[in-house]
Amino acid sequence: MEADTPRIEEYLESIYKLQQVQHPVTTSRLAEHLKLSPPSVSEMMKKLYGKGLVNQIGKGVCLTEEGNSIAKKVIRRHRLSERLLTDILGYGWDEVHDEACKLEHAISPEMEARIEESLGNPETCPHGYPIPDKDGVIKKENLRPLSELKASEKATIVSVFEEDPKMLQYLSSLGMLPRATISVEEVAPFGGPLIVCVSGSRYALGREVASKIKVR
Amino acid sequence: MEADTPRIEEYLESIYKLQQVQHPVTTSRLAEHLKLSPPSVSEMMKKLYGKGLVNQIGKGVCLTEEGNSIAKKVIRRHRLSERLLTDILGYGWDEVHDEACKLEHAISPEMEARIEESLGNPETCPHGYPIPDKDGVIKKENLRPLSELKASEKATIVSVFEEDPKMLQYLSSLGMLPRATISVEEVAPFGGPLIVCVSGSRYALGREVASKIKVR
DNA sequence: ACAATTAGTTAGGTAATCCGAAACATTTAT
DNA sequence: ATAAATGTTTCGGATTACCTAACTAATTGT
Ligand SMILES: [Mn+2]
Ligand SMILES: [Mn+2]
Ligand SMILES: [Mn+2]
Ligand SMILES: [Mn+2]
Repeated sequence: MEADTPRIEEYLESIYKLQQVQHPVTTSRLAEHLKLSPPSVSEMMKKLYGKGLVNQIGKGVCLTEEGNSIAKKVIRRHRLSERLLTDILGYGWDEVHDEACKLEHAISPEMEARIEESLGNPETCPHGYPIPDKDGVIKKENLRPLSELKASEKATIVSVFEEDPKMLQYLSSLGMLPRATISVEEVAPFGGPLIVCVSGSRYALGREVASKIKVR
Repeated sequence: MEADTPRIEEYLESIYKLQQVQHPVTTSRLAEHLKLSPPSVSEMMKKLYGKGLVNQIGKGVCLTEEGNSIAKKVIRRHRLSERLLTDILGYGWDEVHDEACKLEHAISPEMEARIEESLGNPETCPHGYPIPDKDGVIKKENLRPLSELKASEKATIVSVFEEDPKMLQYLSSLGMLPRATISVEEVAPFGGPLIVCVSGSRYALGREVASKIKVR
């Protein structure tokens, strides 16, 4: 209906992302994620509500059908941009998030289609997340966080939920990339770290980090 | 010094482009090119003057040293974007201008360098214009407009100064692309059309169009 | 229960861009 | 010399998207 601005796209994208973790998304988490003041977010939430893009659930907010649909379009462009950056321009997976976050607002539907085709219809972004198809359909798979594996379990890394370049660099330096095979050697009790084995080497991983790594 | 917004970049880019044709650039031509109202342009010119990016020459305006330098950076990103679109994503030269005009504001210095490298350090955009190097240096060549050739002269097309997709489509359908060899068969008097020969076929070309085609 | 902390909203502002209407200025054509 | 056309700027107004300070509501520790 309405013309969505890049900023609205950016808010919807963030809400979508935060929803994966914590359902009704709060003002403060959004403000934190977008690096804006709470009042700015509060104000924008009212606008999004007025446009029918979010519903107010208690104190928080969640995407409506339409908000979700727009968010998925933005995410499609984001993930295709990331792939363009890694596959064609030679970026590392730790360097693409911020660039893609700007690019995604400068990509026309035509360009979106061409990127997809030129890349050979990739299924996921460099972090293992599925790229929504042009109708917004996402292949969802039931994945477990690495942090829930028991000792001696083996699995394949599917995705890494992380935007921080330093963390991504660290993980790839350990070989913990999508498709890598990982096995859990030990699980320390009381929320302690996991001892995991990746391509022959053993590492200790905090639960926090491990929970962001999804495996199959 | 100051943070230049995408809009300022866009104005400087337009001024640069219009300067090639008509030296002190007037409010109305700028408004026309940018598709904005004259008051908007008038206001922005005051701001650019305040920032030391343009000088006021009589009724019009022209870029200062600094304004020129910024414009060239924008144009570098624009032309690199165009090449990315044609060489990697398979766009036609008639489809890239508007896309590049958005992309150019979403490209970091890092990405700029990577595009250049991935494309094999291209010298020109798809329309034959030189891509400024990272220090803003442009290889300038002394070119003649096709409209000034005399009958029976032969030349090579270097660049086509045109943004209109329809016109570009038309020209490429005649094979009038950069690097094509063209010969002038006849020049009608009193500003009439030229009869030219490109790859074996003869066409009549208006002076207006011919003046936008630069040859060597 | 009550003060301290945390979270969210209201109020009031600012900066960047754009617009239309109207006032000026400058040309150009009677 | 005048009137008409053309181009430019001034003015007032709108929109979007931020912010800080202050206030309110909800939670939490003692
Ligand atoms: Mn983004
Ligand atoms: Mn990703
Ligand atoms: Mn542009
Ligand atoms: Mn070009």
